[in-house]
Amino acid sequence: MNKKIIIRTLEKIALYMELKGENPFKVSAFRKAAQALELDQRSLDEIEDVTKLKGIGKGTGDVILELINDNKSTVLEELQEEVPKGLIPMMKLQGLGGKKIAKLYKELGIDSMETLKVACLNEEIQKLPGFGPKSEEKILKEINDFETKPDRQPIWKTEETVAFIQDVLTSIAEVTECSVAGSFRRTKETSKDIDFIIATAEPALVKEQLLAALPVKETIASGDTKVSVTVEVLEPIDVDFRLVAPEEFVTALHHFTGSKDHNVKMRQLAKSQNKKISEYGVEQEDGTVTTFASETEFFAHFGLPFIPPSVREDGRELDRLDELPELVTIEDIKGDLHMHTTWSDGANSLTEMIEACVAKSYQFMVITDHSQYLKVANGLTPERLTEQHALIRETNKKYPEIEVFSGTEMDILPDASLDFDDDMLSQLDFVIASIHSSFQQPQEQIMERILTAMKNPNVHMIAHPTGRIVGQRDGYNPDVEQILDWAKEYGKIVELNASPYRLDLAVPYLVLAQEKGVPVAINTDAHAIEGLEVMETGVKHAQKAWLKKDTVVNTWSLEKFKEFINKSK
DNA sequence: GCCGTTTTCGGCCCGACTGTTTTCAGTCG
Repeated sequence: MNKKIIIRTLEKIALYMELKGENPFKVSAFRKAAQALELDQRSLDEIEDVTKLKGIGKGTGDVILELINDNKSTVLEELQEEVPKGLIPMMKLQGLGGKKIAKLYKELGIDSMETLKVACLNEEIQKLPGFGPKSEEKILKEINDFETKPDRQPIWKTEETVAFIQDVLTSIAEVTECSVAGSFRRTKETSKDIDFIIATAEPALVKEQLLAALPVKETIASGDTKVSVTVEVLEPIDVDFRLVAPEEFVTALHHFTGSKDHNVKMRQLAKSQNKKISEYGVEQEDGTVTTFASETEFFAHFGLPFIPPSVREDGRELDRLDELPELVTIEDIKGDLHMHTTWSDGANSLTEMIEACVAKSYQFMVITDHSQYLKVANGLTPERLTEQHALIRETNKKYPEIEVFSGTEMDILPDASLDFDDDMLSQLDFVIASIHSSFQQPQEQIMERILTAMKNPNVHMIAHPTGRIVGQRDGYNPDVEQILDWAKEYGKIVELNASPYRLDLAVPYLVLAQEKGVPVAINTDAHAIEGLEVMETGVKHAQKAWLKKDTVVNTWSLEKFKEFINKSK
């Protein structure tokens, strides 16, 4: 029996119970049991007694045991007999929960999204006690949206909307302080909606100006302290605004940054200290409410170090506090190993890129323009690369504050050969190998291409190892675990491409890379000076995988980096 | 259903908004 199937079965049971109107705490007990299994790194076979896990007791333990032994769950089967299957997808409709759906089923016999739609159109819903014309209208709209609206948007789409809103907010005089919160602040790859916290003494005034300045497509909710709207800057997305008093800003920001699991853990901790956390502050035993000037102070109040938003995910971060000082930060970054210039498809010249890196106080950088195969990107021929190499050496002398290495981002060709011969490669300081073509090849062929690069002693790093675009394409589907094993064997670096489009490798693979002892480089792949800024996103993404400074190549000293790249020579 | 060095019973994170109600249940994050 697969662990994932057990987790999903427990979640399914919770869902069915919700529709049955079971005690909410019982429902959440099943969700917690599923989570306990999921958070445990071990495989099913390695877990001796599941009931030893916190959150799994007799009831949920029996369900798991039955699944392992008999490959079925009597509890689930019984629930499925009582509750029609068609009710499950209805839980995804905003505004409809277990109780309302159960009522619709009981009173009107609605057992699927289709029958629900018909009932709305026939105006049957509004006749039910507890429902009205507005409920009916809202349900109908939700059904239509459900078919068209994407579930989550990738970070590279939301960041434009976030920046737009940030600009609007800073232009409003009555806004004392504001910040994006939610999953975007935690640097999740995708977001369902965008959250903003606004500190102001004049909430009504701010609300009015805000709504006037935004391209609002629809207002979902509009209270005194909470405003929810669908905004269309690039693509429509829901945005929640919370308006709080200036002194409440920090606790509100923490609360709405989440994650939900992180908040639950924090509140439990507060409770154990006889305190109570809410978005408005921390209530002390004597009933007074404490507020804070910064999140650092907030955490310190509970005897905790500052926990970066990027790691506030499943609640386990509170058990890994001793690892926080080792976590890679933007201040640790000493260089960038992947960027382009006007020699290939970059927008800025060699000197412009160097000066931009100097401005960032980097100690080293590598120029890595495309190779000849990528004609659309004006890839360099061996002749042009030789010429550029000489120019980089010459220009480097003018900038004693930074070491500029000469490199290439060389294509691994569809036939598993490399775009430059060893003679050319051996003259360069740093060689990136990457795949930009024939993504559709079967996995064996893709892996053969990668192995060629791995085996070549002149290659230092594999860039964007899966070729994915967040929320858009999966890439070329390599066996990442195998890539990491090869990287370890052949002494190569794997890249964390910091571009919000890529964020490649993804978090679970980065975790694996660190476990296996494979060095990771966080690179911007900048095609212009502004592109260097995505380093920050890359570092936060790395933090989500708990990458330590030591794992990350571009936190190394110049000497250590030099030693690494010269090893093969 | 799960948990517990004050507890084996009585809690389980906490609060806002909506649409329905005439004071609140349901849903959401």
